[in-house]
Amino acid sequence: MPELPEVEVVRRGLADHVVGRRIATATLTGARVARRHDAGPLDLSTRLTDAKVLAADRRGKYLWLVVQTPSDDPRALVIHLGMSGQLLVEPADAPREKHLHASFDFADDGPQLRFVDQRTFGGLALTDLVPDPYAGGHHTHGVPVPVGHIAPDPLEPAYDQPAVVRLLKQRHTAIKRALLDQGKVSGIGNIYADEALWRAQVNPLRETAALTKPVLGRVLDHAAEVMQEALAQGGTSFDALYVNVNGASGYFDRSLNAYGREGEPCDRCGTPIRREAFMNRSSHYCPRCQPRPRVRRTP
DNA sequence: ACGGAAACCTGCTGGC
DNA sequence: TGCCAGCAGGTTTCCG
Repeated sequence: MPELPEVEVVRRGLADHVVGRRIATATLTGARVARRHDAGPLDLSTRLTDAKVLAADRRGKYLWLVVQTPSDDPRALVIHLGMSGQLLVEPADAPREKHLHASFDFADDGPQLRFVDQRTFGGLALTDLVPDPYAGGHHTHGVPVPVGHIAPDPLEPAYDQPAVVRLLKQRHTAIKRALLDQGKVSGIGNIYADEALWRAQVNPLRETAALTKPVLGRVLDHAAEVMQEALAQGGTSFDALYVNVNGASGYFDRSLNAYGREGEPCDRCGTPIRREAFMNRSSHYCPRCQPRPRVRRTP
């Protein structure tokens, strides 16, 4: 469920259905789901027993529950959905999903929280909370240690767009690579990078330092805007892999202009959208509205 | 600093 | 019909 809008849809589901409840038992299936939890899956489930869920928070594509046991300081249950992770709120007697890796029962006997992940690139970890390195934010509990290297996303108060523009101006790298770098600005993945660049009419291979500050600002504005619009539609879902905690799909896929539209006419000029290999994945762009740079220099 | 590729996985599609 | 290459909303790590 990858990018910011889809993760935010999930976060809201957790805020509605999980925050305020007390975990009775956490069941982890297999070691892989907790591979990022240094002390192992057993430690993770032990520490979550009797923990109360205080909040559901997010930065970029990282999601976490602030949890607290009676004797301890609050900690973060960090959840990354990877490429195919899902969080589902379901009755305990609902059929077991094929790729179910974790389930949480609550003291109130309400529905379970389940972590399902087909490709298991996602996972869970319980970590300490540390002060947010980025000032002016709304993360009142701080941020989890593994989120420390993640930059603010365009939809949070700590996001400083002029600072990101200055950063990009200093780098000699392709604009799309920079957009996907979660340490510069977070939450943008392959879909919304392509969509933002299509909207801004900038080729993915253009060098950041060679773009003017106003153009860089526009690209980031479009990234924020397209993710905001996608969120309003419940996110982008091509299939049943990308669903909210109730299993429902979003429908922003209808509004995509570039991503996944190879060969289809550009909505601006009619030229067929092109797909090109980039960073072990694909870029989709209009060869006419987003012409390739003449030169790509690497000093 | 930067680019490229491979690694971690499962499942689906399309071409032959 | 069957097989196999190629591809998928991510991140990390290694190599040159």
